[in-house]
Amino acid sequence: MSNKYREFTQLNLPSIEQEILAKWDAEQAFEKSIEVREGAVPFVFYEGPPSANGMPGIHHVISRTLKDLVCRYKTMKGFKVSRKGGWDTHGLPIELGVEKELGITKEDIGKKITVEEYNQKCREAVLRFKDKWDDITKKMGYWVDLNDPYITFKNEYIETLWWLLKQLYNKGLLYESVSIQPYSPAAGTGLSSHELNQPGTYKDVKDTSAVAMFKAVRNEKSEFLFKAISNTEQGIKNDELFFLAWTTTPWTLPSNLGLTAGGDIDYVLVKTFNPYSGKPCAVVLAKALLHKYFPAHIDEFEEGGDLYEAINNWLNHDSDEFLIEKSAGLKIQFDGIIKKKQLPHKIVATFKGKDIEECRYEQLLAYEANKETGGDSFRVLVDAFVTTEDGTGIVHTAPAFGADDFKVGKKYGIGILTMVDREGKFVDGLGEFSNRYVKNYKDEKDYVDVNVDICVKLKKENRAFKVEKYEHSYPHCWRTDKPILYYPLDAWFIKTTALKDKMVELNKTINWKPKSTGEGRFGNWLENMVDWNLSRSRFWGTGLPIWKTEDGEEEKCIGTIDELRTEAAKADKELGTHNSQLITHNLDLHKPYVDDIILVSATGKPMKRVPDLIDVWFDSGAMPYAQWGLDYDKVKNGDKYPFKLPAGVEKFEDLYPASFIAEGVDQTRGWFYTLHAISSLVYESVAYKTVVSNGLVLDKNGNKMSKRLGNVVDPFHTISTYGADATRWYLITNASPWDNMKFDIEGIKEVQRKFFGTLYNTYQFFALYANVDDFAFKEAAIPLNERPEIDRWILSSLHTLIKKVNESMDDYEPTQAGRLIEEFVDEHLSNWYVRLCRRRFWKGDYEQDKISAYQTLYECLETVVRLIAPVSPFFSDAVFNNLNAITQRFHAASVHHVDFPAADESLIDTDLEERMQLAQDTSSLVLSLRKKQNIKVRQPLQKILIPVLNTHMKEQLQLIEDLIKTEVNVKEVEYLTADNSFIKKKIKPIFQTLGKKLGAKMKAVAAALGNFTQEQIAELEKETVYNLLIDNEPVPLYLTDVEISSEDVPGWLVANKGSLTVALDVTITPQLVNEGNARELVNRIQKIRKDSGFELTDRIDVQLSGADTLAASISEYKSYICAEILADSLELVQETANGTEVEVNDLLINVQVSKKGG
RNA sequence: UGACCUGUAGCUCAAUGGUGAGAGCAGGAACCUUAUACGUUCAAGGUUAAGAGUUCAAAUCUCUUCAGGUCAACCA
Repeated sequence: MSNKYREFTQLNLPSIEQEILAKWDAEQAFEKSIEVREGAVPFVFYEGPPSANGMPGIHHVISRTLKDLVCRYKTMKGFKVSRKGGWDTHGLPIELGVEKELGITKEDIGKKITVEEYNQKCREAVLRFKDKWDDITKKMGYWVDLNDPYITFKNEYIETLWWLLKQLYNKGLLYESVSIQPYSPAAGTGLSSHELNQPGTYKDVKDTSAVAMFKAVRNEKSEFLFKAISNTEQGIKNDELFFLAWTTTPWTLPSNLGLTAGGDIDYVLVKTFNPYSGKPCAVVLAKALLHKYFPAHIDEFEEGGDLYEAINNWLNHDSDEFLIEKSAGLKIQFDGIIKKKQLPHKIVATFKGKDIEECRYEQLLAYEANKETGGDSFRVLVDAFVTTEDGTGIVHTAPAFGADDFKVGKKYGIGILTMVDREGKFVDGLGEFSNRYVKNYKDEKDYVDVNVDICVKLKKENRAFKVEKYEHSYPHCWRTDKPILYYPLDAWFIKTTALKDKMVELNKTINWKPKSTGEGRFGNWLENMVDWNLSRSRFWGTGLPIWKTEDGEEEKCIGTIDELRTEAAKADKELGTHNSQLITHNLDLHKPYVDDIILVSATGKPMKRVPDLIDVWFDSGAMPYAQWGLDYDKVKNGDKYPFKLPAGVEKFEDLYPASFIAEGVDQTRGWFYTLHAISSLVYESVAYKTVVSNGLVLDKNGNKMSKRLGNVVDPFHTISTYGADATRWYLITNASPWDNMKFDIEGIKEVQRKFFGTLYNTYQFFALYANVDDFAFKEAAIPLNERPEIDRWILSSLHTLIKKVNESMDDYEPTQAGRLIEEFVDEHLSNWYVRLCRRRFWKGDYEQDKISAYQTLYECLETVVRLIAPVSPFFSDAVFNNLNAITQRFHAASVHHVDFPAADESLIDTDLEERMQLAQDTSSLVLSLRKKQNIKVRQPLQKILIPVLNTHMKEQLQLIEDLIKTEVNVKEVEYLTADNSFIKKKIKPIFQTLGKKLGAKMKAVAAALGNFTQEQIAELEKETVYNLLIDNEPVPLYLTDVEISSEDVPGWLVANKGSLTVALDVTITPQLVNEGNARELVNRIQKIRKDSGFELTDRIDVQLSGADTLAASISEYKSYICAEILADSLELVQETANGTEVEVNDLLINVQVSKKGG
């Protein structure tokens, strides 16, 4: 084995990664990383199964990076982290993909292609891109077990789903009901929301809309309305009072069972006339919509006229004599304004929606068929979904034909009427409308719109207030192009609402990152939970394990394949069915096979499986259990967790619930919900303790990535070009994982250059000199107190970093952790420690100071690579191995097998870190002052002046004085203490503490301080308290409440940062000029050395010409110059043979450098 | 339409309610380097999406509006 640290030729992340990947493969590094933690506390991780039906994208890389880094981190923290992969293989996208490929539609299934063939195609399609997924998984460095993944279409998986469903069934949590779903009568099928979201399904159509008049029944509830239309003592002469409700689907009116108002919406009762018959009436509608039906002003209707009198007679006095009818002239006038829909009106009452709750009305279109409603119908209901944007603010409610209607109808128990059959036509027993299609579903040439006829009938019967064509957007079946109906369809539900409180309570124990998703989006979702509709009418998926007799009287829920076998055999015996031919060893639980199995009921009747498949979300939500499959012995025992256990696991509690899961935020109501629901319902437990939901990956302009826009980022290309580590680092540190991120390749380049480049260079620097000196960490570690201050400082910073990184990682804040590491590597390690210590590595002998430098830098590098290992698994492992190969400090083949660094508090010295910060700030200020005066750093200056505010500050500065002096090239540092009247001081309140104390007086105090004189500041400093007078009240101001800083040192060049002030003496004496020249000359000659390609150790001879004015400098600093440039001689000559022309402080000279023996 | 998230410099992101809103990148100017694809310094860049409110004090809390996003829905 070589005893030299490996030096890279250049930083090439992709090639390093390939090398490491090969090494991992050869050494089984992933498996080993779990083995080394055998017997440790498990950290349970669930892999949300991707669908291998599509290509992996960059957004998959971010969530998998997140999962991977947490798992790697926890492994390094000493947990055993098993990671079983999985594939989601059912679902509509797969069916649609197959249909597209075969050029068929759903209708062709069972006709052009058998269900058997179709499902076979789906089975082949689902893992189509598995190779690509495996490839990206490997290349991005995602450690997950792909050898034994769970696959949702496998029998063992489906069987576990059945078992779970049966648990729910037995608890009475699985039931059959109706739900209102989009339905296409023309195609005879329900439509999924996905199908409804196809482009072009929503079309603008003109429909006949009607504002129908529902006649109120006079009773206790409605009495206040009836009283309001008649305030005469004679009582009411006209009791026609109506609720107005609007519909764009008049065909739903025969199925009307309720009217829904908004509880807090203002309604008015208006006296007016029927716009079609002119008959006086009173109507109720939302106040906000009054002027949609009634003009604010009517021209023809002027005060004093006969018509005015006549109308007022009714509107205001409730006279039973309707004068208009008695005068032909008035009648013509009146009909005129009515025809123009200029309805005279008067508001006689204003009230809230909740005031008319439970008022009753007469059925609008009563026929034989809708006599029995199955509930307490024809009431006014109240619900929040009502708005005053359209219509009348009262919603006609037909529970069969709207999801909201159904919901509110169920709440009030108004029953349900479905007066339209599945073909889209009215049922028998609806008089003239019987058997007519509600839309033109059969393409009848002379189709007469039944909606128009309904409206005509309403007009004739004085039950229409407004009938007009209304243009709106309405969904159409994407296959038949016909309008869909919302229609009640049978479906199976999981009664999640029964366990709602439990689910809400359990959710509060889950650690959500970010918190708001759990409380907000997820919390609200739980609060407004509805029962989970499991049914899907599709082909490729998990079948519902319920068999029913034809009459629907008896049903059976099957929980295992064994049970199915037993029941099937029983049926064969009792009914003579041929199930045994179907249930063979290669039984397939998919359609059509499972549908062919006939079971027998308790009373001996044949039972067929209900044709529904279940929602694929149940598949993935059940993965904590189904990924292991059922253990029959445990099922027989009635174990709580009858699942198989992988080798080395003794109890299911070591696999459940998950310690951590992570997916995109779009899974909140998807996977996160179904995991939570199933776990809560079956086990009353959470399914996961911590969940991180990451945001989307957008393109660099903030647009969603889509194939159509061509802005998708190919992760394969990104990784092969820039490396997985740079990509991962960028994805994690650019923004918090839960924020949407704008993905820009430039960002990866920057990470590569800035972070990895810097770390790489630091390593290279170390390797370069360590190889020269054969440093292999063989010496005992030098005790901290024997190391120089700068070493103690970087180690202190390092351990502060370790502490913070641990905290951030434990809090699932990898972004914070990554940024902290970046800052350390860049600001502290590379640009301060290494820069200031450079000479220690190449100057002098191999003894304590040098060894200390090597040890310190080594420790930093070794620690940093362990810190970055979770995020950047490849580069860290490469550097770790390069280091460890020489020193053998760890007996581990990979950084992923060692422990994560733990902070040693005893190494942390906050004072030291503070004063180094002070040194950096001071240097920065001096450099900035030099810049202002255009004095280069190589020109030595005499001194700087630092006003110190207290003794602590002075002590701190004194300890780093030498450092500052070398860094900024000045000869001395002078301190000005507080009692110095020479400095001009500034006073500023500390708002944070003082504000809390003073409250409202804060402003006045701040103003007073702004006007403080130097004398006042001095007094405060001396007495430590100053009594201010604010609004004639004494306000004591303490020294601790303010920040006093020096603002200016009169006569000096001054710069400030915070409370630090530095003054620089910019006088350059001839003495200083000489020294400056000498240093400048050294610099030029070093450059010549480098350009000439000399070795670091080559000795040289130097001759200078044209440098007479530098003679003084050279003679004074000759030994210094020679030492720096490794020259054995340095002479001034008249002319050089073939020298190089250089410029030393505006002076052109000629330099001849010759290598000794060269 | 609803729920939730986001909106800060040209770009990517910071800023326990505490008062001159900070970095990095890009672009401009200069400098430094026997590790450098580094760095240092300077200048420039902001109505913190808009408006109102609460508060002694708001980028931060509340409300409204606008824009982008996610999920759910689209109904009279």
